[in-house]
Amino acid sequence: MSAVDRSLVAELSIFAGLTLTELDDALREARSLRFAKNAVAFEQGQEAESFFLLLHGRVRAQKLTPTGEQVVIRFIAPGEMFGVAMAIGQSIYPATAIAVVESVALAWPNSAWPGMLARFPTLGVHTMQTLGARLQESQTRLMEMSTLEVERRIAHALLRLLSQGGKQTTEGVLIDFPISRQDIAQMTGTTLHTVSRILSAWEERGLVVSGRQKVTVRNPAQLARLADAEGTS
Amino acid sequence: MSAVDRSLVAELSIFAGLTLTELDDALREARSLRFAKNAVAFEQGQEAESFFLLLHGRVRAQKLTPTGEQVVIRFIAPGEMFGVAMAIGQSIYPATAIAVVESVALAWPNSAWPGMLARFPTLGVHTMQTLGARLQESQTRLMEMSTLEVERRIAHALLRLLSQGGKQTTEGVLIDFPISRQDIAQMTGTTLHTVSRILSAWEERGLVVSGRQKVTVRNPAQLARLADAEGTS
DNA sequence: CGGCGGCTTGAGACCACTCAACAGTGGTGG
DNA sequence: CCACCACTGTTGAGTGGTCTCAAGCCGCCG
Repeated sequence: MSAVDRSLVAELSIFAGLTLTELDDALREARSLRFAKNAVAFEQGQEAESFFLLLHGRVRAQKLTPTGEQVVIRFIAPGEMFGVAMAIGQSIYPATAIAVVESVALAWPNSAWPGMLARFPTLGVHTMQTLGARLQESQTRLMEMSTLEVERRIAHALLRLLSQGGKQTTEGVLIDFPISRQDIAQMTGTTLHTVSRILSAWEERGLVVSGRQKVTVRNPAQLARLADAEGTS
Repeated sequence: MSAVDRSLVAELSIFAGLTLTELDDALREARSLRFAKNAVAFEQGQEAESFFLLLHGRVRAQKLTPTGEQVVIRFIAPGEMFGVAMAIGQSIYPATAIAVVESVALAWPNSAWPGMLARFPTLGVHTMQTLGARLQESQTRLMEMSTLEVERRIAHALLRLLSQGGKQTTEGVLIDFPISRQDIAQMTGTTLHTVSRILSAWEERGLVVSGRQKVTVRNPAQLARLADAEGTS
């Protein structure tokens, strides 16, 4: 539980520039948590008690609409903070976080936030830039939703996923965590049926290879061309 | 240009808790700018040189898609900061800002940011919360785009505009700055034609009164019910 | 008072959704 | 170890909400 090994986190950008004693200091207040596949880290609407730093694995952040539909906000990669409701002045979590594979995260109680912010000036800057990056991504997705048809939205979503966690294989670039048609649909505002049809069509054209919770992009550059849709072919 | 009167800004939440000398100190580095209606404060892609605080008027933040379409990100109300690219580690402005009515804003050079952040600890917290609020709003809109049909998206957009700048009149609540069908379409990912049809239908049902660049909601509660669509009537 | 920017309305087409049925696939328990 | 079952994915048919294209109107500003 406690006794976090500093070697796990020393090279993460969040803690860049800290001395070893400062690092130990920050880690003393944290717990290390293990989440089984499909385990819930926290739930939307719940009182926010902690903020997290993902060390291993992958976490899906999703929101439930008033009408009961799920929307996927993002996939969190190792090294990223999540559940930072405290930092943005929220007392409840605005989304649900679920481990998509077995995962390990550090968790600090919210009460540790002000102190850490005061002691580690880079934390504030880093958090602001993270928020800014997410705001940008969110606005980019908003633009895509507003102006692009489904096929191009899916292309953009896959490209983002690749840049976040793409693993080179002999066949192409594989998204290195399980992702279903349903997940992709909930990221792009469509249905799993339409995603399935489009992936099938792409597979026929040799653009991707995909299977159960698995997508490999054969040629990312070609997919990018399709996403920006200059070539109609 | 310079010589900013502190009485203009003393009660703004950003500067809450500062002494008068601190306030003068912060304002010394700022210029006061006047923007005519439809004047551009800064343009997407341009080198970010300053960050702004809107004092009077209203500013529209919009983004241009790679295919040349405009998307409206938000309307900025007095008291809000905008163009804070520096804070989130961007060297270029990610959007374009245009005054929708004659407006006045304070502008600080980006070089002033680190110093202000160090001198006024509340500024960092305030900025983080602002970013958090915008991220939330952006994600809410994403959810709406993903799951709601156009009519309800427009209802939600109008309700947000009302909460931001609604002015009570004898007919209902008026959006207190000029807004066209086109603007609403670019906020909700639809066309001005569809917006026009829907507003016409609402007008027939007595829900709104609208005209050239002007929308008054007769009964916000009823519009909210339509937005959440429990009653089908 | 003329013209331009904003708004309205109709007709037709199409993309993506819904509904529906079925087919793999992997994990699990007997 | 194998059979079953639940989960995930595929594919077809029909429908409808929204877009596109098109024409004309209104009201403000110069």
